[in-house]
Amino acid sequence: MESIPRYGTMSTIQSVERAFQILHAVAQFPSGAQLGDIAEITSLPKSTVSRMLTTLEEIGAVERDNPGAGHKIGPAISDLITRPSWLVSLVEPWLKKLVEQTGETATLSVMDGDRLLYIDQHSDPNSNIQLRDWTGTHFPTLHVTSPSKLFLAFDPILQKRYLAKPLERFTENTETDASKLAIYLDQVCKNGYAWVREEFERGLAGVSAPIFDQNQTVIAAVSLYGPVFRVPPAGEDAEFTALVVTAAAEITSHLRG
Amino acid sequence: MESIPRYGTMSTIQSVERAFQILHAVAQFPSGAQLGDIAEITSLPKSTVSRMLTTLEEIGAVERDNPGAGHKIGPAISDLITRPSWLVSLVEPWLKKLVEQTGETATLSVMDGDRLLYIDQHSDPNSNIQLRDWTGTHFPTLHVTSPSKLFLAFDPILQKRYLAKPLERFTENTETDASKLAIYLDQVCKNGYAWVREEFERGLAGVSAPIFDQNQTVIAAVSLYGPVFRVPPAGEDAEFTALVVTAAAEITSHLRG
DNA sequence: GGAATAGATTCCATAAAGTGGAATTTTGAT
DNA sequence: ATCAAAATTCCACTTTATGGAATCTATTCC
Repeated sequence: MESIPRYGTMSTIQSVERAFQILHAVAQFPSGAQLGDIAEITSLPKSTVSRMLTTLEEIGAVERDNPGAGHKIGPAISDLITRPSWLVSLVEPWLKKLVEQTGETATLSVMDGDRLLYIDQHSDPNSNIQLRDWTGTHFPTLHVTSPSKLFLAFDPILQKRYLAKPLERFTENTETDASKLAIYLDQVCKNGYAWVREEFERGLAGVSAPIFDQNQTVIAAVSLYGPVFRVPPAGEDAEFTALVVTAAAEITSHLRG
Repeated sequence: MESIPRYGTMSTIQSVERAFQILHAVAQFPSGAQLGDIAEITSLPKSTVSRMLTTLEEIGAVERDNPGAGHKIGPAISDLITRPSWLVSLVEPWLKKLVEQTGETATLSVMDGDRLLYIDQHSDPNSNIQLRDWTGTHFPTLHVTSPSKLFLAFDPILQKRYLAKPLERFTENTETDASKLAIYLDQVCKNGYAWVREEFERGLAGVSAPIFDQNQTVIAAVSLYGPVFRVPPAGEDAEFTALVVTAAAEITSHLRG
């Protein structure tokens, strides 16, 4: 059989490839890279490397502590990972304030299809025991985290669909009885917040409150989490809860204009 | 006064700037960016954006789940932040193994002048309660972390200089009596490991063991840390300690060839 | 099945962008 | 001050990257 003529393939952009070679070389030197070292590692002429570093510095992809100091990876790189979106930008000041007020971890999450998605997270940079960054992470299991309980509570169709399946146990605290959970979710609707205490993972506790759009639909959840030994126990959590409920209410109010 | 003629300034590299504009646009779409959206945000022609995305995908700076799916930020970006160096690369398999064996956080640290510097850190991605990433962080306070106790124990000159100054208290567990600490450091030398238990921060515990070079100098410390409720208490920590001591001994052996 | 539409990829002439060796400037050590 | 090493800038010109148009791919509708 005669071979079929093939549509060509695209060339790549050499200077962008070189930029990343240089970034990779810079990353080898935690204390700061010298131009000469970078040129040696990349086998590029010094003048080329110098001009590229100037460009990368203007963009924020590399930085220097002072003029003459070594080159380090800059803030523009980590900024690419935080993945801002319009809702994330809008809610950020409230998340930061919650972190300032409590020293704990504040998150923003939405439903993506039938899965919970964390789209932003802030924590106290001075705290050595922190929570993993869930930003970009999907959770299909909705009965064991506080934001997902909110979505279950306020969306009867989702709740009915979800509770028709057996509830998986994660810890000794996990609620696996659907009718008991349904009763709890009724209270979530009345109270306007949801708690989780070591139902998903031992040592993890937190509270979430809903952000509503103009149609009274829950579009996102603000949450405040910490290691359980730092979070107020049940019965003493009114103040901690109120901070989150207030933040979410303010955001809702803001969205309504 | 007549103005001084000025040595010129370098132009920047347009295609690299455009590459970062495109990366920034991709980052706005957590679920994946379409070529048309990117072209609109950046005001660049679609053909230019298409070719740039091809390049960025080859580099690993963007990725797709499948052909035809949206573009997301890729692994090459976060790799730039981990800042590998030769010692970090060499020790990485051992750190990863420690994490597999225990589910806790393994770190590599060195002395940088009179300050402890964390140069690598690995933790269990499935664990939701983790420690903050200290990579690149300097600690000038040496009596309250396990790796820095090692450096104090094995460097008599450093120890004498450090213990001449008052020892700051961080928690109720902090040792502030220099002669008591000196006795503990003697044991560190004999045992070949050092522990810390809530001396720096409530809830934080861990153990460190030394990596020696061919001159019997401690060049780095391997550490294993966790939240105190997950770390074996004193008297039951022999196995946990042995994992770290063994790893450090193997690395030392490897360095001696 | 064909037609229409939208999204994405590739082509290619050429303008412009990026290059690298040499010249110049800056920095650090003595 | 001098010197050497590191870094930056210049500039002629080659090479690379460009963008509009052509082509390909995937989806939807009849």
